[in-house]
Amino acid sequence: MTPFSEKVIQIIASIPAGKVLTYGAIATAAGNPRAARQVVRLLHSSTVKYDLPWHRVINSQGRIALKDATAVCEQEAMLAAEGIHPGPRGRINLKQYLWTEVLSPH
DNA sequence: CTGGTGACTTATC
DNA sequence: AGATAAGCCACCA
Repeated sequence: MTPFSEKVIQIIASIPAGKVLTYGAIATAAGNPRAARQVVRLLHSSTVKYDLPWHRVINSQGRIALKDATAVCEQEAMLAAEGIHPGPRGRINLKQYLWTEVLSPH
């Protein structure tokens, strides 16, 4: 377990319901702006072990990064259940839903 | 060790 | 807005 991993896990675990975070944002907050892919890997791994809100993590486009339409639909449903309503084509308004508390040190 | 791959990102066109 | 390309980094065969 590297410090980066712990931070990523901690950040993801602290995302409040109704908010989302992008892979890049998490990577940056964890100290590695280039580690978006590692965030993905960690998230995928840790989701199985821990109980992380993986559905609140999306890509920089404000879009669900999954490829399987079925899984995307499921994630959309989970987000909707938390008050996040994507646009007509599945686009999420980052300006409104992006969680900035952890990105901007208060 | 080498090469392929990915729930990514940014830059161009 | 959608498609392509290149960059980046850890993990696995």
